[in-house]
Amino acid sequence: MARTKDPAVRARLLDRAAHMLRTRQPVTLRALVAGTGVSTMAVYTYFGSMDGLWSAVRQEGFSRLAAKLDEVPSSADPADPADPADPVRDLTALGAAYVVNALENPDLYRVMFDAGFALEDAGAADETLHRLVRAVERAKEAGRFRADVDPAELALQSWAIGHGLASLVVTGPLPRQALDHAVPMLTAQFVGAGDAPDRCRRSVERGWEAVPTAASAVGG
Amino acid sequence: MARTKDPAVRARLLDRAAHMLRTRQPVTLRALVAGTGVSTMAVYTYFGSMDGLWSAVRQEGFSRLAAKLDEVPSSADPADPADPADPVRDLTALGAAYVVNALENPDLYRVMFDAGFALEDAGAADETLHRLVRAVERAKEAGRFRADVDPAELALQSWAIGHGLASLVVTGPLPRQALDHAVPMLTAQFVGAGDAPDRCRRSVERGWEAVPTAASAVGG
DNA sequence: CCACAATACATAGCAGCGCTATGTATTGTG
DNA sequence: CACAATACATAGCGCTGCTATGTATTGTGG
Repeated sequence: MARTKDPAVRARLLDRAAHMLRTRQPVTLRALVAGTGVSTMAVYTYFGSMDGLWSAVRQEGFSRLAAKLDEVPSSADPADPADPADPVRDLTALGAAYVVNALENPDLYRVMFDAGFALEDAGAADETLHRLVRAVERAKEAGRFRADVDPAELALQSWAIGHGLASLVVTGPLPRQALDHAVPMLTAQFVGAGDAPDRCRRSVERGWEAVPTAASAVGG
Repeated sequence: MARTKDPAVRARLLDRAAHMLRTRQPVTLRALVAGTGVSTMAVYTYFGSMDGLWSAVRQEGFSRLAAKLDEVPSSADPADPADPADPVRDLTALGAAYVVNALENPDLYRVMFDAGFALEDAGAADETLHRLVRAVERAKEAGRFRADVDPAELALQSWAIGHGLASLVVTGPLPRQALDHAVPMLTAQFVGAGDAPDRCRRSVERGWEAVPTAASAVGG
């Protein structure tokens, strides 16, 4: 028995915030609403505060990452019989997609891991991690890793490698080319988990190349 | 033929900024100078702007990290003959010290890797990395790694592992215990560089324990 | 030794920030 | 259809980083 919120306004504010982040404009309350026709109060109606807005932006970052990871083709159900399932390649491809996403949305990526702002949905990061866990489980089922390998642990370690490199590149200390270190690093990690060295290297290299611009955009 | 700057004022402002960061008080211009007896202008005399102050704080963070790494005992000149040189252990100890430093100064660590603020001395991060490079070189000379291993590359990869874990812990997504993943991760990395698996595991475990509170503080 | 000039530093005020108290317009519901 | 609950606009508060202006200090050439 009252006026209802318009989801389009919320989405427009969120999109504009992401756009301002991408175009490196300072995301201030007044600048944010200036282009939308609504007043500053709208931000408080939909997000409660600027911190609430940032929480929503973080959430948006994880959503886009999840969408990016979903684009990665899995070889679990190979369309081409000549292209057999290779879960280690899939696992690497997920890592490559993760890194590419960070490179394509550096400002959003920084906000995602900016401490001090709680996430709207605390399980968003866990959900991202779980995609890696499932890939590790498939690799175990395929006999690529030792039986005593804990999928959650190996997934977390792969995440740490991807995030470490992505973070150092996105925040400045390392050049883009440094992302290529993911290939030998993931290979060492997977060999340590029991995969055969030569076969592992081939899988990782193919997984890295499977993500568009993972191998090439690094040169730009 | 003019009044000279007092280095003590600069140091006091810098210390106070680090202290406010540690005690989680918002570091604003007015709050910063409030406790020092000087006016807001002093910040502009010594740092030019608040961004200049942040640059100096970043520098301070790298200085403290460098001091922390210098405290790590090297087995290059073993005091105890019963404790022979073990450069792989030394390399791990540097990684442990890096991670412990991040854990002990989380706010300073975040500022260090906060993009948008240039460093006063851009070579500060390189200098930190170079300590790792030298440790890798010693390990190569001791025959622990393959001859084709590039010390700079392996050092960078070790850094990425340490930073990845430290960053995910410091910014929230992972609990402190996750830092222990550094042990299997570094082991896999060093084995991939040619070290013998069993020997490597022992060296890494001893290196990890060599840094006070690296193995224990994780439990807190 | 001293007058000068260059510099450090204090004071006060500006524009912009996030936020909120207040008033108005809108809209679902009994 | 009248009411009440809610979205939203407007204006202003206290804060921010910053700077224009004035004053006090100090190293230096004569």
